[in-house]
Amino acid sequence: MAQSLRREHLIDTAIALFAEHGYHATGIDTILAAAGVSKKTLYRHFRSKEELILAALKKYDGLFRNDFMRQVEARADTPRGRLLAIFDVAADWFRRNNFYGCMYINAIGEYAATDTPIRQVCKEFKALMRRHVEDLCVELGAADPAGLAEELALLLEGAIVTAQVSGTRERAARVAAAAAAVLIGQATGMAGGEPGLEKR
Amino acid sequence: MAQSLRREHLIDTAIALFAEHGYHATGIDTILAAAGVSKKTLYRHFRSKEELILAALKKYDGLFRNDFMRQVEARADTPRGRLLAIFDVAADWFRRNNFYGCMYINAIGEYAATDTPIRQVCKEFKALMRRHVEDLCVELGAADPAGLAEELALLLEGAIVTAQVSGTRERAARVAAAAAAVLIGQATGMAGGEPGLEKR
DNA sequence: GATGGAGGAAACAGATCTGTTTCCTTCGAC
DNA sequence: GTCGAAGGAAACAGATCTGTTTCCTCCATC
Repeated sequence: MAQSLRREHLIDTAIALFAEHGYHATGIDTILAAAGVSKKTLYRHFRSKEELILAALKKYDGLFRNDFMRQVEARADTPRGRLLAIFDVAADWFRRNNFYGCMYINAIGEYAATDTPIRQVCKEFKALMRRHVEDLCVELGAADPAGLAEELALLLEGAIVTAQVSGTRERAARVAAAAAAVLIGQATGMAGGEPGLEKR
Repeated sequence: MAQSLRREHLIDTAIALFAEHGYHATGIDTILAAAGVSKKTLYRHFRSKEELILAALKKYDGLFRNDFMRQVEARADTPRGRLLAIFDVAADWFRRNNFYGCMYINAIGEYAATDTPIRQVCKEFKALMRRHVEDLCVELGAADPAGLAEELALLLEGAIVTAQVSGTRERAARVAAAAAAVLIGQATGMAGGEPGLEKR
């Protein structure tokens, strides 16, 4: 085994509990009880709770991005289809009964002011997700692939937050998809971008 | 005085600290020390920390929405100009050095699973913001004012989160504004919505 | 079969958290 | 001037948090 089985199980348990209850609100004892593991094991593998949080965020990063993009690719073949499929995959995600928003957005909320590596991991996750989108926008042949990718990423973030806060999960994904369709159409169909004539 | 001065000062201090450090991470003693107020006063006015959190969220709701929409109205006269001005006002907000994301998004992250009135206040805030946007979309004469409002609200949420996580604050607001311009143009200029021809 | 690492159980230390209580001061209303 | 509400300071209670340590058990390897 590459890593200790107990270590991995601990991280998996931590991911679920941090996602559901938050980081400060989830005590170490809670995680240990849920994982069926003793404190000794935790502190053999991690120097502190923060290291466990980091390990959880890093592992989830790999799991989530891999799974998400794999589903996107499975749902459509064309770049345009895949860009739109992002929001279908998101809708499936929102539907899950263990959906508690984005772990990274939630983490930033709790560690906004503190200067920890946690912030960095969150930034990296978002940058990597945006890069996946940008790759598709390049394939699409968009006039400004980076710009379009940022716009679509914004829609995705907005949908995640809205699904989490307002509870209108299906709707949030559908609205984002509709907006995405318009933005994609504008970025490909007409080169110049005919709107923007009025004074502001 | 309608409310005790100490009470208001306590709430104001709590707003600032909760926004910067989060809710679980901000202890009552910290708030009291910052406000220069004793524990006795806190527990005379509030039954618990949760009540203080609720009071902070409710007061901030009034302050923020009022200020935000007032600035939007001051920046433009037309519905379209005001809808776009939303993102200029957001950009100003992001620029402030005490910008730590949206208090309500952060609150939901910490109280996602728990069933507290806090969730309700966050939902209400977002609903009221969306309604302001919808009013402007109605004035605009959009084909589907509610739908456009939801799209623009999604962009705003996405911009807030992206500004907070990625630190690209100016850029997040500008990208959102650009996307908003396209969506508004599509919702007004052409009635049918000429894109959407391809298979998905 | 002996050895040593991994791990469980649980006590422990020290910090911190929310919330209560006690005692004292201040200050305004009557 | 007296009374009483408001509030500060600080001790206190009890819970909970992170992290350490002790003691015991299991188990794989030599």
